[in-house]
Formats: sequence, C-alpha cells, structure tokens
Amino acid sequence: MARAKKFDPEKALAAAMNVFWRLGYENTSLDVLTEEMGVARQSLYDTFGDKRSLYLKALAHYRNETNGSMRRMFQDVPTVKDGFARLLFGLSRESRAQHTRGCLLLSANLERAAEDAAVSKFLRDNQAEVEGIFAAALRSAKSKGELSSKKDPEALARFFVATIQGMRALARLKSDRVALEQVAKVALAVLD
Amino acid sequence: MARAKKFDPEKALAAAMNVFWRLGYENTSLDVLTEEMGVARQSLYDTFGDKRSLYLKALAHYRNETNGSMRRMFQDVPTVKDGFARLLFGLSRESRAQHTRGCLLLSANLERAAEDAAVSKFLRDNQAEVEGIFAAALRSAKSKGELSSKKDPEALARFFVATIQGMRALARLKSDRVALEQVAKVALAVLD
DNA sequence: AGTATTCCGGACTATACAGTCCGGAATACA
DNA sequence: TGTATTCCGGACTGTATAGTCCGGAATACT
Repeated sequence: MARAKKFDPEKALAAAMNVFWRLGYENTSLDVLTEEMGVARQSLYDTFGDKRSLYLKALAHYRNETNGSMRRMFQDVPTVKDGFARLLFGLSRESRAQHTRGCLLLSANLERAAEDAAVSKFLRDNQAEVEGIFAAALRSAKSKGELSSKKDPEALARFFVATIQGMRALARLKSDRVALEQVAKVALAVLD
Repeated sequence: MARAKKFDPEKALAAAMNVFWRLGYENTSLDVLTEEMGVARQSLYDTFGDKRSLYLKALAHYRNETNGSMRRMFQDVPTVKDGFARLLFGLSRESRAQHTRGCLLLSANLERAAEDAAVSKFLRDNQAEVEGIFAAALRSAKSKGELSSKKDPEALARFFVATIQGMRALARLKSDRVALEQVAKVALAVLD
C-alpha cells in the first residue's frame, strides 16, 4: 500500500495561513510556501490544489480559529461591554509586528475580493457570521437589562465590525497604542 | 526648439490616479496606464518616472483633492455634526462601483505600506493631516459650545478616521446602504 | 528652410513566478 | 520480500510584465 504522508496537513495549513497573513496573497510565492510549510511543491499541489485553493483553505482556517475564540470569549465575560472592551483593548495592545500583519480577512477584502467571486462570497458570509456573534451577545445583554432597551443590537453589531476594521487599518499604518486606546474608549461609549 | 508635449500632464495624472484607484497597484499594468492616460510608454517614463513614482504622484493628487474638499466642506456646514453626517451618509449613498473602488489610500495602506517605506510615510503624514482637519473642526465646535466641554477633540478625530475606514471596508464587500447608514447613525451619536 | 527636441509605436530584454513533469528514494502493507 | 503509492528535489515550460531601446514622424523656434 501507500507510503503515509510525512507532513501533518493541519500544521502545514496553519503554516500556509501564517505566510499569507504576513505577506498577502500576491507577495506569497510558492517557493516561500513550500519552505515554511515544510512540504515539497508536488505534495502541496496533491494535497491542497493550486495556490488559490490553498489560500481559500487558509482563510477558512483563520475564520474557524478567530470566530471560535470570539464566541468563547463572549461566554466567559461578565458583561457584553467587557467583551467588546477585551476585543478593542486587546487589539490596541498587540505588538508592532501583529499590527503590521493586521487581519487576514481585511487584507483579503482589499486585495482580492474585487476580482475573485469565491473570496468575496466567503468574506460576506464571514461578516454575517461575525455580526451574528456580536448581535447575539448584544441581544442577550439587552434581555438582561444590561443594555438599554432603546439600543438596536444589529446596528451596534455592524458598528463594531466596522470599528474593528477601522482600528486594524490605523494599527497597520502606525502601531500607536495610546491612539488606538483613545478610539476604543470612544467606541465603547456607544454602549452606555 | 522642442516640440510641445501633446498631452496635459495634469489630466494624464488624474487618469493614472483613476486607474490605480480602480485596479490597485499590482493589478495595474503599464499597458492599461498608457491606454487610459493617452500617453505613449516612453513619454510616460520621461514625464513621471517609473511606475512607483507615478503611483506616489497619483496618491498625492488624490490627497490634495479629497483633503481640500473636506476642509471646504467643514467651513460650509452649520455644525460639526452636520459635517461628519455629510461625510458618513455621503459615503453610505455612493454607488456600488464607488463602494467597490473604495478609498485609494486605504488600499495603498493594505497593499503597499508594509513593503514601501515612502508610501508608508506618505500615508502616515496624510492620516495626521486628516486628523488635524477633524480635530480643528471639533475644537472650533467645542469653543462655540456646540460640543460638550468634556469631549476630547483629538480622540474623536481619530475615532472618525477609524470609522470612515471601517465603513469603507464594509462598503467594498457589500454595497448595502441601509447597513452603512446604521453604522453612521451609531457613530454620529458619539458627538451628543 | 533648417534644426533640435519631443512624440509615438513597437520591438526587445530581463525577471519573476505558477504550474507541470520526471526520476529516484522511502515506506506501509500483502 | 515484493509492490504500489507517496515523498522529495529539481528541472522545465509558459506567461505576464516592468523597463529599455530604436527609428521615423511631427512641430516649435531661429
């Protein structure tokens, strides 16, 4: 029978995700991918398909990790405002390298969504999913009386999706923690 | 003496800006540039230098136009809140094509800033300039009693810079006017 | 009219890179 | 032990594109 795969597809995919995250799609060459994934070129094509397929799989991997941890975070936190505070202040306190790297899906939106319908659909679906996570947390807070009954959870959810992307853009250009925390404070005040 | 240039460098630059705006830096080929600018390849190199130089000049042209019109707008408007409302609702009401095209400087940030120090510096300087425009308008409103004395103009200015970029990211992915207006409403409430 | 300079088109070069092909080595199972 | 399958490295192909070079035509000025 067949020789077993010598590499772990999960780890190789995680490595690919990190390369795309750091360099973007266009600037990532197959030479760099094979090197950082520890997989020979032919094996890469056999296992993941071409570069674009690998990219789509990397996007999905990223989404699964980040959305999963956000869901868990909102459950472990006393109030919904604490949840958003952890998101926004956590982002503010990331390292310069993390700020420069930014968000893989925001980069995908600006780099590829216009020319790749599959990427575009993936990102739209993901945005709806994130809005759903936020809106659920906000509705729950509203029913507990923790959030004013006059607030609109859907509108607030969208607002925070926009705010996070805006802060990501700021952070990528200038890793300035104080400036980011100022923005975070103003944004969180919309929950009062 | 010399034959006069047959094209208008200003118009050619504006055309180049529009190409970069629509397609991004990497996806813009010299063939497309020469065609849309109406300038032969050699003349383009003689007049604007290489592709990157032309791109930097296009960024500057964009900045001059947008920042100029923003300054004028804040002078023609009764209150600072009206000013930001015009910005945010104006953005919300743009066409699908405009939403997809997005903001040239946001695209430059995500596509090129990490690998091009000159672009990065240009964008940082511009962001400071825009923050300055916003902060000046907010300080003036504060001195007129139109904005609460407890508000921090610098923090609010940064917040709106972030909000606009976040809305641009949303709009690019999904040209949904209602959703954008929801975000705009929530954001404008921070001025109350 | 003569001349210097610029315009234009197109050919050419160099480079980078995605994707394919091939041959030999390694390994799991019958 | 034999064999089928997979791994690996590296060579190869095709394509796209930035930048350069060249020659002839056009035109502003003396």
